[in-house]
Parts: sequence; structure tokens; C-alpha cells
Amino acid sequence: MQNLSKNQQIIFDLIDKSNEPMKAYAILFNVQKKGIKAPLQVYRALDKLVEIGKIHKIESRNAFIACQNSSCQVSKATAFSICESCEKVTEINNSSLSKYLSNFKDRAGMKYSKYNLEFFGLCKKCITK
Amino acid sequence: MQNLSKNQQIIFDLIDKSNEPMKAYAILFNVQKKGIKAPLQVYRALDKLVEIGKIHKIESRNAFIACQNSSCQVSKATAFSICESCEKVTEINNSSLSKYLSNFKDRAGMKYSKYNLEFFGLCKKCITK
DNA sequence: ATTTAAATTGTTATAATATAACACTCTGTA
DNA sequence: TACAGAGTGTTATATTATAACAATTTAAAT
Repeated sequence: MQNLSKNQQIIFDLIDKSNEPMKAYAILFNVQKKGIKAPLQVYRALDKLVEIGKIHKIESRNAFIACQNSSCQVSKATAFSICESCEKVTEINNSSLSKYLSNFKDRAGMKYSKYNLEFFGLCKKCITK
Repeated sequence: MQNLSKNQQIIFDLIDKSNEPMKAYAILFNVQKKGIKAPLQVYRALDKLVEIGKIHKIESRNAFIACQNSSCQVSKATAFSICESCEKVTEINNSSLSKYLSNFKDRAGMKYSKYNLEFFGLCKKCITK
């Protein structure tokens, strides 16, 4: 795989270091000291990083996390668990689930090339609170 | 179940008549002649309608569709197919899928109360184009 | 080395999506 | 009939995302 460009690398490093999903304008604020000044610079890098599978967008949160699955090249089969109390997000890496969903066919005869699944609930820590 | 309020009914009727997902500001434009003038009036009705399961939000599109599943009271287990060419969205009502996902447990020990799944691809019509 | 096309960057402005805050009104019920 | 909860109306503003255009860098093929 080709290397990331300067902006892409800066933004990927930031997201990768974070242990929680980051929103675009939080990213912007953090990288302003590195010379990235405008939203569009952030969104362009995010678009590319999503496209090549280095990060994923958590659609229900409008936020981005680094891919936890080291072998992931393309974001075409993603699943996440989201704690509705502490907002912790974890990428689910479960071969039974991914097999089931990748092979799923509905009666409409649609050809699926991609899916995104988000589970919501309470994480272990938050259940006991 | 209790009846919808005036604004909720107006907005639900509009979405229900539409055969495609509607965006909040498209809804606003359509209901202005009925006296609903401000975005917040729309968003409040949408929030309530989502909460009681009459409509669903398509997260990847920031758009709303009426629930196709007449028995659905609460939006806690939703799945959709989305055509990336014509943007047609269909609610998937498949008991095998919903059973599989409702029973899914990951190793993080999280207790899930809800999920949302979006499949992307090409619908029958668009495949042949 | 030089050309060339594609990707990336920088910049300003603006579009699209969504919520805060506050006051008032309606509705069901105890 | 008063009271609590849900709903409404309104203005302002916050948040998320893209349009348009010009310049620069990069990678690959001559």
C-alpha cells in the first residue's frame, strides 16, 4: 500500500493515538498547530483515510476511529459496539458475524458490496454503575 | 398507543407518503404551507417519531423513512438496504437476520439493547444499467 | 531529466444539519 | 380545577460538511 500524504498522516496519527472516536472539528482544533487550518483539509484527509480503510466513520456519532483490524484494507464490512452511557466505541472483529452478514441476501435481490452495523447498549463498566 | 400530536402527524404523513427517505430540511420546506416554520419544530417531531418507532433515521444519509414493519413499536432492531446508485432505501424485515443480531454477543461482554445495520450495493434496476 | 496526469494542498466562502434557550399552550388526570 | 408533562413557537446559534478555484507536489512513463 502506498504511503499517506502529509495531511493524511498527521490526521491518521492523531486519530490512532486517541482511544475514542474523534469528531472532525475536534481533529481540526488539534492539528491547527501542525499547519492544517481549514475544515476542508481535514475532511479531505478523512475521506481518503476512510476510502483506504485506515479509519472508519461511526455514522450515528459523526465521528472517526482508527481501524482496529490490522489487516483491514477497505472499509466494506464494519461493525461496532457503542456504549450509550460513556460513548466508548469498539470495533467488532468476529468472523461468524462477518461471514453471516457478507453472505446475507434479502428477497429484493440486491447485490451488497458493503455493510455497516452499529450495536448500542451499555459496556461492562457502565452496567455496574 | 397514544395519538400523534399535530406536528408529529403532519410530518409523519409526509414521510409516509414519500417513497424515499426525506431529509429534515426537505421536510421543513414541504410543511411550511401547513404552518411549521422552523427547523426545531421538524427536529422535535422527528425525534419523537423515531423514539416511538414510526420512522427510522438512515444514519449514513441523514434522512428519515417511515417504518415499513407495521408491528414495529420501537426502533431497536433496524436493518436497511441502500442502493448507492439510485439511493433507494428498503427496510429489511428478515427474522433470521433479526434473530441472529438480537442474540449476538461479542467477547467484550457488552449488553446490547439496540442495533442498526445498513447494507450498501446496487438494487436490481441499477445492476442492469 | 522532462513531461504529464493524478493526487494533494491551500484558501475563502457557504451550504446543510442540528441544538440551545426561553416563553407560552395544550392535554390528560388526580 | 389545578397541576404536571408533553407539545408548540420563536430567535439565535452551534455543528457538520461541501463548492469552487488556483497552486503545488508526486509518481510514473517517456
